[in-house]
Amino acid sequence: MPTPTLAALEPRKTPVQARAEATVGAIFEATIQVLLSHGADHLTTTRVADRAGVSVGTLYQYFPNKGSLLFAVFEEHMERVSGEVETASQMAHGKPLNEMIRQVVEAFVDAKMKRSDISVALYRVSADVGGSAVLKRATQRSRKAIEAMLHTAPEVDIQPNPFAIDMMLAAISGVMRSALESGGSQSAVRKLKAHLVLLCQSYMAAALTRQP
Amino acid sequence: MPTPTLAALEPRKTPVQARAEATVGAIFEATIQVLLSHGADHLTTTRVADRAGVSVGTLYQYFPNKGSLLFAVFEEHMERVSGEVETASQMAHGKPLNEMIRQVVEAFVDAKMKRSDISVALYRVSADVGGSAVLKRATQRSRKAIEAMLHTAPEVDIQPNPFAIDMMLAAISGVMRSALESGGSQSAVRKLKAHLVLLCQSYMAAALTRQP
DNA sequence: TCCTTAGATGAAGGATTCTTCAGTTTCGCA
DNA sequence: TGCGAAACTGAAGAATCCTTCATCTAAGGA
Repeated sequence: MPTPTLAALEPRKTPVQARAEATVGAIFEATIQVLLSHGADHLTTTRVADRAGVSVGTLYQYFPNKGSLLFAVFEEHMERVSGEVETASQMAHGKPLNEMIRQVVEAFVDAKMKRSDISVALYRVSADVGGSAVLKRATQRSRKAIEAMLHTAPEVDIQPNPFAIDMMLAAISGVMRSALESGGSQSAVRKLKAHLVLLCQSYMAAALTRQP
Repeated sequence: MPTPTLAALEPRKTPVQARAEATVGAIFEATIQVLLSHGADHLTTTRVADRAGVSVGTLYQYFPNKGSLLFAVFEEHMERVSGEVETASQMAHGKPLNEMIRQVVEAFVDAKMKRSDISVALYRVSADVGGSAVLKRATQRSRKAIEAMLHTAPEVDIQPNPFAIDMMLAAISGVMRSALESGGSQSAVRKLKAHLVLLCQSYMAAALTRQP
């Protein structure tokens, strides 16, 4: 079960003409649509091409294989989520610790929920592709943003701890995944969000305080 | 992407003779071995049969399809983990809250780590099979055991909350998954275990206390 | 010992899917 | 307008894999 090499996942050709750009965009969107309508394991390159209104050959002109296509979609999704967490972290600079945590956690939950359907579809994908590398990058980006944020906390006795931040992120992701995969309702998500905030606040208070 | 019906996942024939029992056992073990050596998406019924030292036909005599085979393996794994959590919960009856949590969390982590290789292999499987049903059952079993345990806590002002317990379980699973999939070392797991205990203790203290 | 049933075999059918490439069409610039 | 490069096409090759079934062997009671 070798992890796909990086080279095998990189795009094959970069679009230079406008119509090529449109084609790649259509393929991208079609991938998500097929993912949603047929599921990860009935996703076919032919089906994606059909949906995108191009031929399979065209698809293979930009993506060397099926994996690279899924990789690209997954990467974009993760990038978006960690981007929104980053933004929220920056906007919470200087606020009280509990407020910081609340904003970051809510940003994370909202980012995932914005396209919860895609999130669910991509859980299946991330395993088949070299998803762990993307995941690691996204986590790192979030962690750094949160760490920087924590340094601006008004509380005097707290000491940012990268390990604890990673733990928190893993916990949030895990809870969200569990909730999304079991198809929680809208109100369920609201309640979940509140408790997730509570969980992170209490853990952070315990983990970041100097000399416990 | 219809969820496989229950009928399609049930064993086809129950062994009555001793040699048949041995055959099923060998197939079971071979499935795990192939899972570990080839990964979930290069697992082939033929390969499993070869490894088990039987022919494919024999395999199909007991499992109606590939899915039912994986389902059985996944189910057994989850059953074992939730079983160990249950046992730990029962043994912690009457102890102080923080001690309860510690024992349960450590039992969970240890259960997963005992065969961490299998755990990792099965993450891939659970999606392809009707894994969510199994997962739900396992979670429910753990939740009930923990709930019963919490009722025996000496602290007067705590009030068991099923929702909070589910949250905690999801958080633990999520953190473990993240750690296992990124292949944490032995010492990393120790540190992780300690922080997971801290996380659960602080969350539970916050979530279970009456009128916060 | 004989016979019925359980258990085992594995080649072959049938289906699906990834990927290529020789040929055609479109674009954009000189 | 003409031409070279970019983009697109889609039938077909090649590989993989699931599942069946006609046939054979082993077991164990009468």
